[in-house]
Amino acid sequence: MLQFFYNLRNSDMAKELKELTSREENYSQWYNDLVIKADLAENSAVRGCMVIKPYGYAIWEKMQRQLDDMFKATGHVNAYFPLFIPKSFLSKEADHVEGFAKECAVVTHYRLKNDPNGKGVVVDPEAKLEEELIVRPTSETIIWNTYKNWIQSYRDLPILCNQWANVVRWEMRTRLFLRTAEFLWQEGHTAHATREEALEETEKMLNVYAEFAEKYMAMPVIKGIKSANERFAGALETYCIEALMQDGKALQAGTSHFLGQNFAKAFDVQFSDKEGKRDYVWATSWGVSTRLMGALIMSHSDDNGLVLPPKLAPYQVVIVPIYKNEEQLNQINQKVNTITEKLKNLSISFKYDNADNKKPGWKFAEYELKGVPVRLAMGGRDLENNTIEVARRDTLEKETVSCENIEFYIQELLEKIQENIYKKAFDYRLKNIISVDSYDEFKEKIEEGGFILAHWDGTPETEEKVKEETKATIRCIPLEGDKTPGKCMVTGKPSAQRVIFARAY
RNA sequence: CGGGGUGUAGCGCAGCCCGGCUAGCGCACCUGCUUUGGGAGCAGGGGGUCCCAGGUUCGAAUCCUGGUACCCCGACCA
Repeated sequence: MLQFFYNLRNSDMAKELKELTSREENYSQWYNDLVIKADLAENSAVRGCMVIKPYGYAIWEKMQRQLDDMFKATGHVNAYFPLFIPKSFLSKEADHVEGFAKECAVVTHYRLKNDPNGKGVVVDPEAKLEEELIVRPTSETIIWNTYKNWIQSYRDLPILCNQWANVVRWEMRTRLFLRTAEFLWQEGHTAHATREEALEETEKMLNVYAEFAEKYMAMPVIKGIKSANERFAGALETYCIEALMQDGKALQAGTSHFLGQNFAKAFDVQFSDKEGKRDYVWATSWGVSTRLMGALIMSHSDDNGLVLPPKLAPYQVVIVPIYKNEEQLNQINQKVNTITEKLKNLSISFKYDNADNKKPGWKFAEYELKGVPVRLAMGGRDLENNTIEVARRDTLEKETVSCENIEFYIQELLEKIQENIYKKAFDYRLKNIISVDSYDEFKEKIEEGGFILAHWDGTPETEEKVKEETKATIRCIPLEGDKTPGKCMVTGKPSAQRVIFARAY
């Protein structure tokens, strides 16, 4: 456990620490260290911001590409809006400003000058902006200010735009990928002529997210609706997908908001319908962020490091040669080349690591830490027998197989791994969803983590009480599953259906 | 913003309480030889504004004052 915490391979201190620290007690440290050691990201010199390293970014790029394809397939196009938002825009939608005001970075000046006292540079007090600019925490306001100019008639609708961008939220406390001051995301912003169409869009995009999470990230999610307390600032309804991490805490993995006419009214965006009648347009917004990286890491990783689903791994296969001399390495190189050619033909991505400054054992450990789904090792024995050693990351099983048709064997294995890690995550979640009927039982079970299905009377007061007493919140009101009514576990008042409670990130 | 901790080589740390020799250890790096089927061994070598500023002192990584950065716990968080 925690073995990749320490550089000190034979250090007594490392051993002691290992014994003292259990993963359950120190999951956040474990997570943090995993992110850094697996070469995904590191803390930057800027407060609360992170540097995403090439290996981590490669995963994000794969996510981006896949999501982008799915957006295009549902009729969306990409656009880009400014990083800066005039302060006045933000105050136009009352709930929205209240939700974000506490965490905004503000630009007040546009120039520096040399310090008169000779100590570097200072902000030039004469370069104060007339109106401060906010670094976007989300782009609803600037986008709706723009949409106003794009929309006159029902013929201009719908507008189905997505933006890939960075946003800044000055959170009190940050954590790599899960909550950084600056993060990367996509935000879709759509405008529609009718309420029904906007609602349909909201649900459609939620389904896109759920499909992405389950098919590509191999992460099971629960689709649901947020309670009023957890709803997006400015939305009428927030749909979400909720995932369960291995430490029993919930993570909101994506949201899709039905904004009603709130932003259209705030920014006066009206259109003429077929009859020439004027009405405000209906809006949605939806987004997922680099937080998904955190979700991916926490869903599948084990104590040997990261476990990546083949569909998102920067390379699906790593090949390690084991050789005694240069001549043997040359032979292995040749043999491996014939295999990599076949992998290329099947679009299987790979890395051949024949660097001579690391021993095979080191490489094995390294690529396990990085979560590469399949490892191939070829040595002298294999050359003689026309075989290769195949090791899978998810189960850590090794076997020696013939080089004949190895490419199809690997192709099939990658699919198996993708399925297996989904199943593992699914089984874990299944084991950690329970129903409770009394508040006492709830208080007991919440300590063990996991999703708890319980009846709730639908009031913010009850939710607030539960939060204060147990730190658990309503993650969502599930869209699917058991819909039988009952009685609120706290107040005994009628409840339409069970909702999901959990402690969350 | 409250409580605690840490800043010493690329990384991880010791030294600080009780001031003093040339600031040390492990990993990494460079050179050479031997190794290579689960994080190699030996020998030699390079690399430091000891977070910053000021103070005390013959002398400061070490003591004092102020600042700053990061981490952890809490509060906050669509």
